[in-house]
Amino acid sequence: MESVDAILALAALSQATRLDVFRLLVKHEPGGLPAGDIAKTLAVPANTMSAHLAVLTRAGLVSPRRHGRSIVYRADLDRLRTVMLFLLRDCCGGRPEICSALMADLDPCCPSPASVEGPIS
Amino acid sequence: MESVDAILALAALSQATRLDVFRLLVKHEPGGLPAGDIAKTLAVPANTMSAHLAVLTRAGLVSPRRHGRSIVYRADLDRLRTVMLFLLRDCCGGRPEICSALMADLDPCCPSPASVEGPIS
DNA sequence: TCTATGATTCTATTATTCTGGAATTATGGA
DNA sequence: TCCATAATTCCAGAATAATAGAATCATAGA
Repeated sequence: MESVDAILALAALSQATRLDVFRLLVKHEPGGLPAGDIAKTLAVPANTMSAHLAVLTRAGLVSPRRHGRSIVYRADLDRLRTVMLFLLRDCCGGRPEICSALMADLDPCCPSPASVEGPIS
Repeated sequence: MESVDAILALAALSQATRLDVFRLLVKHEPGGLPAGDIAKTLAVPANTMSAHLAVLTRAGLVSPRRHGRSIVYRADLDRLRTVMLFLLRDCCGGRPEICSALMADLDPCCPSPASVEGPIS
Protein backbone atom coordinates (compact mmCIF):
# COMPACT_ATOMS: atom_id res chain seq x y z
CA MET A 1 0.00 0.00 0.00
CA GLU A 2 1.27 3.44 -0.97
CA SER A 3 1.34 6.39 1.39
CA VAL A 4 -1.28 8.18 -0.63
CA ASP A 5 -3.73 5.31 -0.17
CA ALA A 6 -3.05 5.11 3.54
CA ILE A 7 -3.61 8.84 3.87
CA LEU A 8 -6.90 8.53 2.02
CA ALA A 9 -8.06 5.79 4.39
CA LEU A 10 -6.88 7.57 7.53
CA ALA A 11 -8.58 10.77 6.40
CA ALA A 12 -11.78 8.89 5.69
CA LEU A 13 -11.86 7.46 9.22
CA SER A 14 -10.85 10.70 10.94
CA GLN A 15 -14.34 12.14 10.81
CA ALA A 16 -16.96 11.31 13.43
CA THR A 17 -19.86 10.47 11.11
CA ARG A 18 -17.71 8.36 8.82
CA LEU A 19 -16.11 6.49 11.68
CA ASP A 20 -19.63 5.75 12.94
CA VAL A 21 -20.63 4.54 9.49
CA PHE A 22 -17.68 2.22 9.29
CA ARG A 23 -18.35 0.80 12.73
CA LEU A 24 -21.99 0.32 11.88
CA LEU A 25 -21.11 -1.53 8.70
CA VAL A 26 -18.61 -3.74 10.50
CA LYS A 27 -21.38 -4.64 12.90
CA HIS A 28 -23.54 -5.57 9.94
CA GLU A 29 -21.04 -7.78 8.19
CA PRO A 30 -21.40 -9.70 6.05
CA GLY A 31 -24.90 -8.60 5.05
CA GLY A 32 -24.23 -4.92 4.66
CA LEU A 33 -26.73 -2.07 4.99
CA PRO A 34 -28.58 0.11 2.43
CA ALA A 35 -27.56 3.78 2.27
CA GLY A 36 -30.96 4.88 3.52
CA ASP A 37 -30.79 2.70 6.61
CA ILE A 38 -27.32 4.01 7.40
CA ALA A 39 -28.54 7.59 7.12
CA LYS A 40 -31.61 6.89 9.24
CA THR A 41 -29.67 5.00 11.91
CA LEU A 42 -27.15 7.81 12.30
CA ALA A 43 -29.73 10.59 11.86
CA VAL A 44 -27.94 12.27 8.97
CA PRO A 45 -29.66 13.64 5.82
CA ALA A 46 -29.50 11.25 2.89
CA ASN A 47 -27.45 13.51 0.63
CA THR A 48 -24.95 14.31 3.34
CA MET A 49 -24.58 10.63 4.05
CA SER A 50 -24.14 9.98 0.37
CA ALA A 51 -21.14 12.33 0.35
CA HIS A 52 -19.61 10.54 3.33
CA LEU A 53 -20.19 7.15 1.76
CA ALA A 54 -18.43 8.40 -1.37
CA VAL A 55 -15.39 9.36 0.69
CA LEU A 56 -15.29 5.96 2.37
CA THR A 57 -15.73 4.27 -1.00
CA ARG A 58 -12.91 6.26 -2.60
CA ALA A 59 -10.73 5.20 0.32
CA GLY A 60 -11.63 1.58 -0.37
CA LEU A 61 -13.02 1.07 3.12
CA VAL A 62 -16.55 0.29 1.99
CA SER A 63 -18.05 -0.94 -1.23
CA PRO A 64 -21.51 -0.38 -2.70
CA ARG A 65 -23.63 -2.90 -4.54
CA ARG A 66 -27.01 -2.19 -5.99
CA HIS A 67 -29.73 -4.47 -4.73
CA GLY A 68 -33.03 -3.63 -6.33
CA ARG A 69 -33.78 -0.01 -5.52
CA SER A 70 -31.31 0.17 -2.65
CA ILE A 71 -27.57 0.39 -2.68
CA VAL A 72 -26.14 -1.86 -0.03
CA TYR A 73 -22.81 -0.90 1.52
CA ARG A 74 -20.40 -3.34 3.09
CA ALA A 75 -17.28 -2.71 5.15
CA ASP A 76 -14.05 -3.87 3.52
CA LEU A 77 -12.12 -5.40 6.39
CA ASP A 78 -9.36 -6.43 4.08
CA ARG A 79 -8.68 -2.78 3.38
CA LEU A 80 -8.57 -1.98 7.07
CA ARG A 81 -6.07 -4.78 7.55
CA THR A 82 -3.92 -3.32 4.77
CA VAL A 83 -3.98 0.12 6.37
CA MET A 84 -2.98 -1.31 9.72
CA LEU A 85 -0.19 -3.28 8.11
CA PHE A 86 1.05 -0.06 6.54
CA LEU A 87 1.16 1.64 9.93
CA LEU A 88 2.85 -1.34 11.54
CA ARG A 89 5.50 -1.50 8.86
CA ASP A 90 6.25 2.15 9.46
CA CYS A 91 6.97 1.29 13.04
CA CYS A 92 8.77 -1.91 12.33
CA GLY A 93 11.04 -0.53 9.62
CA GLY A 94 14.20 -2.33 10.78
CA ARG A 95 13.00 -2.41 14.36
CA PRO A 96 11.37 -5.76 14.98
CA GLU A 97 11.62 -5.31 18.73
CA ILE A 98 9.13 -2.46 18.54
CA CYS A 99 6.77 -4.36 16.33
CA SER A 100 6.63 -7.47 18.43
CA ALA A 101 5.78 -5.39 21.48
CA LEU A 102 2.88 -4.04 19.48
CA MET A 103 1.85 -7.51 18.41
CA ALA A 104 1.99 -8.83 21.95
CA ASP A 105 -0.30 -6.07 23.11
CA LEU A 106 -2.68 -6.52 20.23
CA ASP A 107 -3.08 -10.20 20.96
CA PRO A 108 -5.33 -10.01 24.04
CA CYS A 109 -7.94 -8.26 21.92
CA CYS A 110 -8.54 -11.54 20.09
CA PRO A 111 -8.78 -15.18 20.91
CA SER A 112 -5.88 -17.27 19.70
CA PRO A 113 -6.12 -18.09 15.99
CA ALA A 114 -6.21 -21.81 16.84
CA SER A 115 -9.62 -21.42 18.42
CA VAL A 116 -11.30 -20.16 15.29
CA GLU A 117 -10.05 -22.49 12.63
CA GLY A 118 -13.45 -24.15 12.33
CA PRO A 119 -16.15 -22.90 9.97
CA ILE A 120 -17.71 -19.58 10.84
CA SER A 121 -21.19 -20.19 12.12
CA MET B 1 -9.37 5.10 24.09
CA GLU B 2 -12.35 7.28 23.20
CA SER B 3 -13.52 7.89 19.65
CA VAL B 4 -12.57 11.53 19.87
CA ASP B 5 -8.97 10.62 20.67
CA ALA B 6 -8.80 8.10 17.86
CA ILE B 7 -10.18 10.68 15.44
CA LEU B 8 -7.54 13.15 16.57
CA ALA B 9 -4.78 10.62 15.94
CA LEU B 10 -6.14 9.49 12.59
CA ALA B 11 -6.53 13.09 11.46
CA ALA B 12 -2.99 13.84 12.55
CA LEU B 13 -1.60 11.00 10.45
CA SER B 14 -3.79 11.67 7.42
CA GLN B 15 -1.61 14.47 6.12
CA ALA B 16 1.46 13.82 4.02
CA THR B 17 3.93 16.02 5.88
CA ARG B 18 2.81 14.80 9.28
CA LEU B 19 2.90 11.17 8.25
CA ASP B 20 6.46 11.79 7.04
CA VAL B 21 7.33 13.41 10.36
CA PHE B 22 5.99 10.48 12.30
CA ARG B 23 7.88 8.00 10.16
CA LEU B 24 11.06 10.01 10.50
CA LEU B 25 10.70 10.10 14.27
CA VAL B 26 10.04 6.38 14.45
CA LYS B 27 13.25 5.87 12.53
CA HIS B 28 15.03 8.01 15.10
CA GLU B 29 13.75 6.23 18.16
CA PRO B 30 14.67 6.35 20.92
CA GLY B 31 16.91 9.40 20.53
CA GLY B 32 14.37 11.70 18.94
CA LEU B 33 15.08 14.68 16.68
CA PRO B 34 15.07 18.48 17.25
CA ALA B 35 12.30 20.45 15.51
CA GLY B 36 14.81 22.23 13.32
CA ASP B 37 16.33 19.00 12.03
CA ILE B 38 12.89 17.64 11.24
CA ALA B 39 12.03 20.78 9.28
CA LYS B 40 15.34 20.73 7.43
CA THR B 41 15.14 17.03 6.61
CA LEU B 42 11.67 17.36 5.16
CA ALA B 43 12.32 20.75 3.55
CA VAL B 44 9.46 22.52 5.27
CA PRO B 45 9.62 26.05 6.79
CA ALA B 46 10.18 26.04 10.54
CA ASN B 47 6.90 27.70 11.45
CA THR B 48 4.88 25.42 9.22
CA MET B 49 6.59 22.43 10.76
CA SER B 50 5.90 23.83 14.20
CA ALA B 51 2.18 23.81 13.41
CA HIS B 52 2.33 20.21 12.23
CA LEU B 53 4.28 19.16 15.30
CA ALA B 54 1.64 20.82 17.44
CA VAL B 55 -1.06 18.74 15.76
CA LEU B 56 0.89 15.53 16.29
CA THR B 57 1.54 16.50 19.90
CA ARG B 58 -2.13 17.25 20.58
CA ALA B 59 -2.91 13.83 19.14
CA GLY B 60 -0.44 12.29 21.56
CA LEU B 61 1.60 10.73 18.76
CA VAL B 62 4.78 12.65 19.52
CA SER B 63 6.11 14.40 22.60
CA PRO B 64 8.48 17.35 22.91
CA ARG B 65 11.24 17.79 25.41
CA ARG B 66 13.46 20.81 25.66
CA HIS B 67 17.15 20.05 25.41
CA GLY B 68 19.20 23.19 25.72
CA ARG B 69 18.14 25.46 22.92
CA SER B 70 16.44 22.74 20.91
CA ILE B 71 13.18 20.97 21.44
CA VAL B 72 13.60 17.29 20.76
CA TYR B 73 10.59 15.36 19.53
CA ARG B 74 10.06 11.64 19.98
CA ALA B 75 7.47 9.32 18.48
CA ASP B 76 5.06 7.79 20.98
CA LEU B 77 4.71 4.21 19.81
CA ASP B 78 2.51 3.39 22.73
CA ARG B 79 -0.04 5.83 21.40
CA LEU B 80 0.08 4.27 17.96
CA ARG B 81 -0.53 0.89 19.54
CA THR B 82 -3.55 2.29 21.36
CA VAL B 83 -4.99 3.72 18.15
CA MET B 84 -4.53 0.41 16.36
CA LEU B 85 -6.15 -1.43 19.23
CA PHE B 86 -9.10 0.93 18.96
CA LEU B 87 -9.49 0.13 15.27
CA LEU B 88 -9.14 -3.59 15.87
CA ARG B 89 -11.73 -3.57 18.61
CA ASP B 90 -14.11 -1.87 16.25
CA CYS B 91 -13.70 -4.77 13.90
CA CYS B 92 -13.73 -7.45 16.51
CA GLY B 93 -16.82 -6.21 18.33
CA GLY B 94 -18.34 -9.64 18.95
CA ARG B 95 -16.72 -11.05 15.83
CA PRO B 96 -13.52 -12.80 16.87
CA GLU B 97 -13.34 -14.66 13.59
CA ILE B 98 -12.75 -11.41 11.75
CA CYS B 99 -10.15 -10.22 14.20
CA SER B 100 -8.07 -13.35 14.17
CA ALA B 101 -7.90 -13.23 10.39
CA LEU B 102 -6.49 -9.75 10.80
CA MET B 103 -4.04 -10.93 13.40
CA ALA B 104 -2.86 -13.81 11.29
CA ASP B 105 -2.13 -11.48 8.42
CA LEU B 106 -0.38 -8.98 10.62
CA ASP B 107 1.97 -11.62 11.96
CA PRO B 108 4.30 -11.99 8.97
CA CYS B 109 5.25 -8.36 9.33
CA CYS B 110 7.16 -9.27 12.47
CA PRO B 111 9.41 -12.04 13.63
CA SER B 112 7.87 -14.33 16.20
CA PRO B 113 7.84 -12.77 19.68
CA ALA B 114 10.06 -15.57 20.98
CA SER B 115 12.96 -14.36 18.88
CA VAL B 116 13.12 -10.94 20.47
CA GLU B 117 12.88 -11.68 24.15
CA GLY B 118 16.52 -10.82 24.74
CA PRO B 119 17.72 -7.29 25.56
CA ILE B 120 17.46 -4.74 22.77
CA SER B 121 20.91 -4.05 21.43
C1' DT C 1 -46.24 4.55 -19.17
C1' DC C 2 -46.93 6.68 -14.68
C1' DT C 3 -45.81 6.95 -9.88
C1' DA C 4 -43.31 6.30 -5.65
C1' DT C 5 -39.07 5.21 -3.51
C1' DG C 6 -34.06 5.03 -2.79
C1' DA C 7 -30.00 7.25 -3.83
C1' DT C 8 -26.96 10.38 -5.98
C1' DT C 9 -25.42 14.78 -8.07
C1' DC C 10 -25.54 19.78 -8.36
C1' DT C 11 -24.81 23.87 -6.06
C1' DA C 12 -23.99 27.16 -2.51
C1' DT C 13 -22.75 28.24 2.20
C1' DT C 14 -20.13 27.68 6.13
C1' DA C 15 -16.32 25.86 8.65
C1' DT C 16 -11.82 24.01 8.99
C1' DT C 17 -7.14 23.17 7.66
C1' DC C 18 -2.79 24.35 5.46
C1' DT C 19 0.73 27.52 4.67
C1' DG C 20 4.30 30.83 5.45
C1' DG C 21 5.89 35.95 6.50
C1' DA C 22 6.63 38.66 10.51
C1' DA C 23 6.97 39.13 15.29
C1' DT C 24 7.84 37.01 19.75
C1' DT C 25 9.76 33.92 23.31
C1' DA C 26 13.49 31.05 25.35
C1' DT C 27 18.10 29.61 25.90
C1' DG C 28 23.25 29.67 25.84
C1' DG C 29 27.51 31.98 25.20
C1' DA C 30 30.59 36.24 24.79
C1' DT D 1 23.80 42.82 29.10
C1' DC D 2 23.94 41.87 24.22
C1' DC D 3 23.81 38.80 20.42
C1' DA D 4 22.79 34.66 17.85
C1' DT D 5 20.19 30.55 17.51
C1' DA D 6 16.07 27.49 18.03
C1' DA D 7 11.44 27.39 18.18
C1' DT D 8 6.93 29.04 18.66
C1' DT D 9 2.97 32.18 18.17
C1' DC D 10 0.36 35.60 15.58
C1' DC D 11 -1.93 36.55 11.61
C1' DA D 12 -3.92 36.44 7.03
C1' DG D 13 -4.76 34.36 2.59
C1' DA D 14 -5.66 30.12 -0.09
C1' DA D 15 -7.29 25.66 -0.36
C1' DT D 16 -10.11 21.96 1.16
C1' DA D 17 -13.89 19.71 3.62
C1' DA D 18 -18.63 19.47 5.61
C1' DT D 19 -23.35 20.33 5.23
C1' DA D 20 -27.84 20.33 3.29
C1' DG D 21 -31.72 22.16 -0.10
C1' DA D 22 -33.17 21.28 -4.66
C1' DA D 23 -32.91 18.76 -8.76
C1' DT D 24 -31.86 14.54 -11.08
C1' DC D 25 -31.25 9.58 -11.94
C1' DA D 26 -32.51 4.56 -11.43
C1' DT D 27 -35.48 0.95 -10.23
C1' DA D 28 -39.81 -1.58 -9.01
C1' DG D 29 -44.49 -2.03 -9.20
C1' DA D 30 -49.31 -0.75 -10.83
